[in-house]
Amino acid sequence: MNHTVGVRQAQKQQSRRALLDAGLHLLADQNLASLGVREVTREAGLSPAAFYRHFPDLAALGVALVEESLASLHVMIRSVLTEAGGAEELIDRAVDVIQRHVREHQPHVRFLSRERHGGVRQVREAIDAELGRFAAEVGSALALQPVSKDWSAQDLRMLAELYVDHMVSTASAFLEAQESDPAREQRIAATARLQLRLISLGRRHWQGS
Amino acid sequence: MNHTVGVRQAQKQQSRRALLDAGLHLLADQNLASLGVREVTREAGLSPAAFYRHFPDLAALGVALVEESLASLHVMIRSVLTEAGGAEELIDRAVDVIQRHVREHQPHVRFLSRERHGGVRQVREAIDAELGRFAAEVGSALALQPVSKDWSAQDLRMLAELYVDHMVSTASAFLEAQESDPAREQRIAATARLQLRLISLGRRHWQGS
DNA sequence: AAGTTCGGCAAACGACTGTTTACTGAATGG
DNA sequence: CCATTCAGTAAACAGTCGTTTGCCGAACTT
Repeated sequence: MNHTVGVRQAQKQQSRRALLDAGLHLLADQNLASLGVREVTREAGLSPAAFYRHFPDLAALGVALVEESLASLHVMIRSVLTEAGGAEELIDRAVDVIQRHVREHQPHVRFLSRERHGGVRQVREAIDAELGRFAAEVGSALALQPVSKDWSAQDLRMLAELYVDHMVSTASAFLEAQESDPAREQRIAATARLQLRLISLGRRHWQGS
Repeated sequence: MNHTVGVRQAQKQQSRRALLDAGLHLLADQNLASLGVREVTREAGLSPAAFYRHFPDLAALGVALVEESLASLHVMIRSVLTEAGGAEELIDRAVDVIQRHVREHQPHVRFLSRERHGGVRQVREAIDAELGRFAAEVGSALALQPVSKDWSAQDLRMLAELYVDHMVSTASAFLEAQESDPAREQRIAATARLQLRLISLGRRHWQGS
């Protein structure tokens, strides 16, 4: 549906990609709110005016980056949820997947972490809405597990939010460790596994609210 | 010790305060990285050059704001930790204190939440270092509770970090709810209490790692 | 083959930026 | 009372900024 195979379209997509990549690269040590149109186009190798052929705003570029970043996150979450196995193996798999995802999509993850509470309302809201959808998805997956037999919808939702928040915290921690001590990464992974084990223990003894 | 009662000093402190307040006010819907010296001095009612009588950088002003913000946070945490009582009442008290703190120190809390992963390295590191100290403090307090009799130091530390991360997430959620639906605040508080209850349940059945 | 679409460019607009300079005048201290 | 300190000022510096304009030329349509 989105093929648009013309040469024209292909070249336009290429420029758009260059702008997104330039933005993502510059946002490694900068905020979206402090980014400049000229800055982005300079990095992308285009003229300033060219930017407006693709986005009306820098906020629009930010929203586009949110969609990109969350698409890959979505794939990651599904890959954890659909795996079956005992609680222990599931925890190990989940932490591994998070760790690898942060490594392989560092710029996107950093962008999300930085702009989640950043100064651009549109972007903030886009991220939060999508994280809410993630929580709903996690909640549905949890409902299918036998451990959640007698759980109310509200309790399932709060558990899902706890998991999502924990995932976000862990990903942020991995991000900071990434560019400093590589040994710290293992400590973070170990801590995250322990925390998930503790939560899992609480789940098994939960008796409703 | 820090009295410096001269008229001169008092007037200087007043200007410094004006700069800090102006910055805090502007950072309500902006990032520190996108803040300008002229912007701050304009809001504070001073000339641009006056800024440099107080701070070398905007980053320095940011660090000063971090110290302010964390001082009040420190008081809050202690007030939760020193209270005694059953697990249930302790949870209720903790969530109440967080909620009130966010309401009463909204600008400071928003600043912390926004700059924790923001674009200014100095500020990021200042916040993270202090949050680490909070976790250590929480860990020490947890060690004194009878529930933690057989817990290893590592397990206590991971529990403390879980609590601190949860507090940060909850505070951020309160912050967003603040300026939208006031009823949402109660939902967030209820969810936070349930999550703490779940963690508390996991604690009671923990058998070491 | 001729006409149209449209992505990209150079140039120009006024506005705003961080920082330094030399200076003013009130608080300070002998 | 006189000399000194020093927070604050106005002015100027050389830049960068976002955005609009008119134009070009290659890709598309017919």
